[in-house]
Amino acid sequence: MSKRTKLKDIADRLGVSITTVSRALNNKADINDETKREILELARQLEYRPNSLAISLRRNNTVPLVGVILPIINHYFFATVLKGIMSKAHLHNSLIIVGESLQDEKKEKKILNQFMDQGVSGIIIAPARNSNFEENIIPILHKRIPVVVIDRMYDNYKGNYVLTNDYNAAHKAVQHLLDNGYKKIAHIGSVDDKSIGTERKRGYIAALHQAKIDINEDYIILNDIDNPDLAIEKGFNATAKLFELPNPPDAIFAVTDDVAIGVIEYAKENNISIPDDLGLVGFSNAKMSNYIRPRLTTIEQNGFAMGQLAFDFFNKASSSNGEVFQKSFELNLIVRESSVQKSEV
Amino acid sequence: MSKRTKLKDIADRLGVSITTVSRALNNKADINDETKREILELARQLEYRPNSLAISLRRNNTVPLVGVILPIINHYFFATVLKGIMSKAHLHNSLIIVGESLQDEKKEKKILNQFMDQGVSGIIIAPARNSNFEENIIPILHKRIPVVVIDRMYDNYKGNYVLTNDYNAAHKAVQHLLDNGYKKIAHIGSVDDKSIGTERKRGYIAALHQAKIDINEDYIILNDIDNPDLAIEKGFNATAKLFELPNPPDAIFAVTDDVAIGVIEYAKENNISIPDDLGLVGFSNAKMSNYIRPRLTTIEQNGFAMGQLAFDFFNKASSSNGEVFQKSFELNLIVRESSVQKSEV
DNA sequence: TAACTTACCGTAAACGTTTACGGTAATTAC
DNA sequence: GTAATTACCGTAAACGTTTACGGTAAGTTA
Repeated sequence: MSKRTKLKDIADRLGVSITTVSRALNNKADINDETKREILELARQLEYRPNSLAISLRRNNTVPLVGVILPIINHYFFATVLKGIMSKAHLHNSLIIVGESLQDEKKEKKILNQFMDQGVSGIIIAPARNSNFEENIIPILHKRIPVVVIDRMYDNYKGNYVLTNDYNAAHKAVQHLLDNGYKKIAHIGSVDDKSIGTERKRGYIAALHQAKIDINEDYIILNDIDNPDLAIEKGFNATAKLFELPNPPDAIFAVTDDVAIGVIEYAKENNISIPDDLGLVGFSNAKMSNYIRPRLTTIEQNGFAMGQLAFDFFNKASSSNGEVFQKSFELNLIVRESSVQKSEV
Repeated sequence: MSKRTKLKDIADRLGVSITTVSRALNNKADINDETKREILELARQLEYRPNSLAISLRRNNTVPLVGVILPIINHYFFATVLKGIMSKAHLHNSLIIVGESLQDEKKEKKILNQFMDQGVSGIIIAPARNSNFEENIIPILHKRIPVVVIDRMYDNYKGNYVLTNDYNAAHKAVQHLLDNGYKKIAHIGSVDDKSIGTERKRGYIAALHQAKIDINEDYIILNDIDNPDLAIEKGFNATAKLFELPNPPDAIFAVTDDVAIGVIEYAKENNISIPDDLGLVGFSNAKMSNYIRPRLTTIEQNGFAMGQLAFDFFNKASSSNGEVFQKSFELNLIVRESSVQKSEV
C-alpha cells in the first residue's frame, strides 16, 4: 500500500508548484488550460483525494461534528432518538457521525477513539451494557469535550444526561395491573447492569411491596434481550416457563413490547385469553403494539424528544463552563386492551 | 462571541511557549507542576477546547468519512440499511456521517453540501422522492468523489447503485395471489416519481396482463405514504374506498406492509375475513408482519445486505478508476396466512 | 572540581492545504 | 517604442497542533 498522494506528489512529478496544482483541482483562475489538463490527468492516475482535515483547518470552516453512539441502530427507539438528535443538529448546522456499539464495550471504545481522531466537538452516547466509564468516558472528559449520556446510566455519573424514569414507569404499569384486579403479577425482565432492566424491576417490586404483596421469585424471569429479533422468542419461552409453574401468574409486566409480543404469541398458541386470563403490559410503545391483538397496554417512550433534548444539552454544555444538564423524563402509560378485563370495561 | 481560544492565547498570557502549554494539557513529562497547574487553570477559565482538525492533521490519523443520506432514519428498512453500511464501515475503520432528507430535496442538498465541506470521501444516498440529479449529485461527481445510489433510482443514472428488483417482486406477489385463486386483485400503491412505487405498480400490471386480466383503474389507488405513521391510515382509507365499489376486489397487493396493516385493520372492523374473503400481500417484511393476525404474506427486503453491498461498492469505487458497480437484488416472497385461503391449505 | 545527570523549557519543523502577493513574459494599446 | 494589461506561475505565510532536538541551570556524583 503506497502512501496517499498529496498535492506535492503531483507538483513534483509535473515540475510545477503546489499552488498550481491546487488551482487546477479547485477550478480556479490563473492557470493554463494545458497545465490544468495534465494535472487533472495525473491526479486521476494517482487517485488523488484531498485531505479534508487540512482543508478545513486552512479554511477555518469547521462544521461542528457530534458523535452519536447507540447500542443498536435499527431498533425503533434508538432510531427515533437518532432522528430527534438529527432534527436539532440540522437546525444548528451540525453534522452527526454515528456508531453502533452492538453492546460491545471494546467496539464502543474503538468508535469513541475514532470519533476523537475525527475531531468531534461532542459525544452523545447510549452506553453499551458493559460500558466502562473510567476507560471509555473519562478520557473524553479529560479532553474537555462535552458528553451527554442518554437512555442508560453509569454508576455515580455526575455529568449531563437525558434519561427516562423507568422506575416510576414500571411502578405505574404494575399499579395499573393491580388496579384492574390482577393479583399474581409476574415480570419478564432483562439482565442489565445499567439502569434500564434494574430500574424497571425495582419499580415492579416497589409497586407490589406497596400493595403488600409478597415477591414471588418464581415470577421474575430475567433474560438477555439485547437482540430485538430474539426478544420475542425470549418472551415466548419465559411465558412457557411461567405457565409450567404450579401456580401460574394472572398478569405479566414485560420489560419490552417485543417481549410482550412473545407473551401474546404463547397465549395464542395455548388458548390463554388476554386480558381475561392474563393481563399484560409492555414497555416502549413500539408501533406494533397498537396493531397486534389484543392491542397492547404499554409505556410511551418518547425517543424523539429525548434525542432533541440530548442535542440541546450538548449545545448548552459546549458554550457553558462546566455547568451540568440533567433530565429524567416521566413516562405515560397507554392503556389498551391487553390489561383491562372485558368484564371490567 | 469571542474567538475560540487556542494554545497560543494561553501561552501568551502566561509568558510560556506553546510547547509548554501543550505539554501541560496533554499530561506529558518535562513540565513543572506549578506551571502545569497555572496552565490548566487558565485553560479552564478561557474554555479552551482543542482543535481536533489540527491534532489529527499533525498526527496523521485521518479516518475515512462516508456520508450517508436517507429519506427517513427511523424507518425499519432504512435503519437496517444503515446498519449494514456501518457493519462494513467498521471493518474498514471508516466512519459514517448521516443525514435525513425527510424527502425534501432542498434539505438533501444542504446536507450534501455540508458533507462536502466536512470532506467526506464518499456518498451513499437513498434519494429523496423529488431529488434533483443534476443539481444534487452532479457537483459531487465533479469533485471525483464516489457516489452509490441505493433503494431509489435516478432516471438514466449510469453510476453505482444497489437496488431491489421491485418490478419482479411485485410481479411475483400478484402471481402468487392469482395462483391462489384470487381474480379481482387491487393495488394500493404509492405516488412516486422515483423507482419504487412505479416499479411495483408496473409489476402488478404486468402480472395481470400476463394472466389476461383487464386492468380495472378503480382497483388502483395511489397514496403518498412517505410518513410511515400515516401509511397505516392511508391503507385503511384506501381499503374503505375499494369496498365502496359496486364490485369490490377479492385481493389486495399493498405497496408496503404498513399499508397492508391498514387493510387488515379495516377488514377487522368490517368483518371481512382475510384470507377467505380477501387475499393480501404486503411488501418489506416488516417485523410486525409476522406477528399480526393473519400473519402477512410479504416480500422480503434485505436492507442489511443492501447496506453492506453499498459500502463495498463505495469501497471498490474509491480504489478503482471510473469502474461502475451495479446490483439489483431479486426479492423473495414470504408466504404466510394472509394470502392462502384456508380451504386451499 | 570536573563531569554527569536531571528538571524544565523553547525553537522550529512538520501535517496538507489555501491564498495573498509579487513576479515574469507575452500581448495589447496608444 | 513605451506603457499598460493579461496570462500564468511561484513564494511564503497561515490554519492549530505535536514533537524531535537542543539548551540552560541546578543538583549529583566521583
